[in-house]
Amino acid sequence: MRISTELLKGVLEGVVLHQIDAGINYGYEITKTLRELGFDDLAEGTVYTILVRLEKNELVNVEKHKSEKGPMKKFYQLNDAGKTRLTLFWTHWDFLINKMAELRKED
Amino acid sequence: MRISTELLKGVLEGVVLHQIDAGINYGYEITKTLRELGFDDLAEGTVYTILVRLEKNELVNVEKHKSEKGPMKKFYQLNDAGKTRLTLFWTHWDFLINKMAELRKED
DNA sequence: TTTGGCTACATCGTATTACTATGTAGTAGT
DNA sequence: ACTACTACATAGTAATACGATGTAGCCAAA
Repeated sequence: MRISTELLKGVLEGVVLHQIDAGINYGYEITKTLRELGFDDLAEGTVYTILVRLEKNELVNVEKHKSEKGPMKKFYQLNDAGKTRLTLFWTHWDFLINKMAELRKED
Repeated sequence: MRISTELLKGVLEGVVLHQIDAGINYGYEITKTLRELGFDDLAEGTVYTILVRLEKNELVNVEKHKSEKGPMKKFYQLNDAGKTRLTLFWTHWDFLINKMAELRKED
């Protein structure tokens, strides 16, 4: 499904944080798993932009490892700040979907 | 609650469409009701920006009416395109929250 | 041996959007 | 006059997802 890209703003960062925390640690695979999950049109470039941002904001630790196939991989792991951010993201998300449900329920 | 503003992108347009459809037809009241509902920090300017956009994109019909207090009100109503957009918005929203739930569920 | 396909990362430019700040105006009560 | 409330308007800014494009390594088939 082709979700309006504006609706994804803010969401994708949380999603990427979640994937990293779940053990999906490098860009290419994050893109792949998310696409399989239903974010069909997710651009590869988008994920890398987010990863660069996470690194710049010091939410992740990064290591380079050799890949079995292809070039070096960059492995990401959440640091404490990253974990806090992830929890905060879900808090905000829950708040939002609750409010949206309330809104919709009224009359 | 102070939600990250990025998380609201795309959402707010849908929310405003919904309010208009629900009979809350002018900017000032839309802002007010949404604030009461929990979008505390929603800026008045934001709502007007959205309304201007909706008008420009021909999703609403507009009429001016005298106000009991204060200056003229601009009354908004969804036209067919607006209603279609609103349905589409909820479709996207439902899709998104389902995917997010799936994502979260995995391990 | 060269072509294509897959893995994997990187970045510039663009459009969209929510917010901040600020301004204009009308009405009513003190 | 002053304040408070209603009501709309907009210029400027920061953040972000995406499209396009490029680099690079590996492997298999032609």
